[in-house]
Amino acid sequence: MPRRHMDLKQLTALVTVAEVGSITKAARLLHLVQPSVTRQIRSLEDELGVSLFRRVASGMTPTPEGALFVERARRVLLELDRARAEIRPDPGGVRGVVTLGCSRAWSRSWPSRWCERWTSITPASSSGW
Amino acid sequence: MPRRHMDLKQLTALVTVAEVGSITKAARLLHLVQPSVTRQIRSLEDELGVSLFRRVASGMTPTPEGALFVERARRVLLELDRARAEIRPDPGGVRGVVTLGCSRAWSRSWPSRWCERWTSITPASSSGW
DNA sequence: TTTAGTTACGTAAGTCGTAATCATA
DNA sequence: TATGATTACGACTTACGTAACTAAA
Repeated sequence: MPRRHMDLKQLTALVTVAEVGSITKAARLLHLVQPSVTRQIRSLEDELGVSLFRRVASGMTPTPEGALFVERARRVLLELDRARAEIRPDPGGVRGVVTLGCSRAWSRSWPSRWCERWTSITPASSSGW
Repeated sequence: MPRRHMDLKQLTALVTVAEVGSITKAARLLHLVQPSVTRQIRSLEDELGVSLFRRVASGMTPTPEGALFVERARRVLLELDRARAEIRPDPGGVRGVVTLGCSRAWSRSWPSRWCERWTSITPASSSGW
């Protein structure tokens, strides 16, 4: 029996579907096609053994477990994104200029790790898994 | 060039290699073979554009960027594990029994995908990716 | 009929393991 | 030579997209 293993693409799909409430819209955002997103969500549910969404005619509504897991997944993806940014080479380079917004502590040292919130405009690279 | 995308298996390999300081030993722990682990580390480095380890005769020593990223990766994997545990179904139940439950619409056609909730079996496998 | 999600299936891409190669003590 | 990492390559597995299907309004 092929043990499917959780994947970052699946987590991204999960978060996106939860945000837009629809596999169709999520697929467009992810530059994928409906069946692909369906499979990613389904394989996640299979692995976790939990139904993450309730399928209604209008789209996808998270179950309580789904909503909780979505929050965790969102955090994981965010941390991974930050981790990537932290060690990104060529920080002062020209390509892929990143704009960072920080609500606190930016006057002392810059950039600071202790921001309360970041906004990063990441070129296409960080968007898709 | 094919854009390789970060994978949880790669992160697991990264953390393991960093902990044991050797691809050979890490491969054994991961139930993989040397070249496979080598590729996972290399593709991570390629994607990040950073050298994560310094290759010395005795094994693998993390670079500063590598050490930092390993910490982040470790945290991510831990959080993901916790998230899985949080929503794990059937916490005290009998495992290994398949139960399909559908609260609705099962009288028309079976099986139906429009159930409000399913319960399906999941043999335990939270450990490995 | 329209909208949305799912399944079937062929093809493309990725991953693994074996074996050979390179580098260092 | 001995140890450990890397590359080459064939086989297997997985993931995508197209097309067809099912369910609900």
